[in-house]
Amino acid sequence: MANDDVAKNELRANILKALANLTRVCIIEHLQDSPYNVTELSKLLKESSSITSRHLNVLKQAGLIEQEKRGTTVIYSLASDGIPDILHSVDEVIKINYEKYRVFFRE
Amino acid sequence: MANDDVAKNELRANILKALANLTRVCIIEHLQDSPYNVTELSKLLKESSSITSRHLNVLKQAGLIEQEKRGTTVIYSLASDGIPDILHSVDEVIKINYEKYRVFFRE
DNA sequence: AATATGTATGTAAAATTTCGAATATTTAAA
DNA sequence: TTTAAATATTCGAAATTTTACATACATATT
Repeated sequence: MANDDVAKNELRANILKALANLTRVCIIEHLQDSPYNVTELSKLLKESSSITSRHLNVLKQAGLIEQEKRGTTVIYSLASDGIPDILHSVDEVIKINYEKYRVFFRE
Repeated sequence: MANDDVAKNELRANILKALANLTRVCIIEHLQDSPYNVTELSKLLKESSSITSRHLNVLKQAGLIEQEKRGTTVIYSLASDGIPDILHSVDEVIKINYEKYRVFFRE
């Protein structure tokens, strides 16, 4: 594998790492509906604002979300329309896996 | 967020965790070309077969790869065609990020 | 100016992941 | 049966991530 490909896969792995957490997947899902500030998100997630803020920072460092400051509040939103597509492609794989083993779960 | 959605996001996060590692992304990329056994993959990856085997196990537990045993060798392959799509959707997000920050991105 | 609100961060502990080396297991070949 | 090859696993250590709590910081309100 060429060095360029390894570098590319490093970028990929970094994005995937940022997404590979239940709370952060939930954040992405909420931000698909609408932008939210930290307090709103922390209530939706049932997490402290401190924890929420840290998870938002991970997503921001990965370039997956953006922030707009308004006074003391910071409103977060998805950085691009392509981000939900990642979750959708994951859903497709989950569906296929489920169908593959579905026979074992039937009575 | 409904309990069902949290459960769904847990499944998603588990798939993403399995992929969120440089070596494992490289494994997926190689398996797009062809099935490989552990020794072949470990040479391609320049990793020990022990490490390679462990990463393969993580991918297998997540249902992303399958194995076929032939004598002492075990041949691994992608469990579904949908898996490369996950990487492609990640690539799209990377491209958009790079364009946003005006950094050259080679296809 | 004092206070309250929203957000971020320092720090340490807990939890999880990754690794390296050694060892075990299975099967094929000698 | 003995040896070799391929793969998997055990174990402890190192590295990374996540959390909890306290605190800091900026800004708005009284």
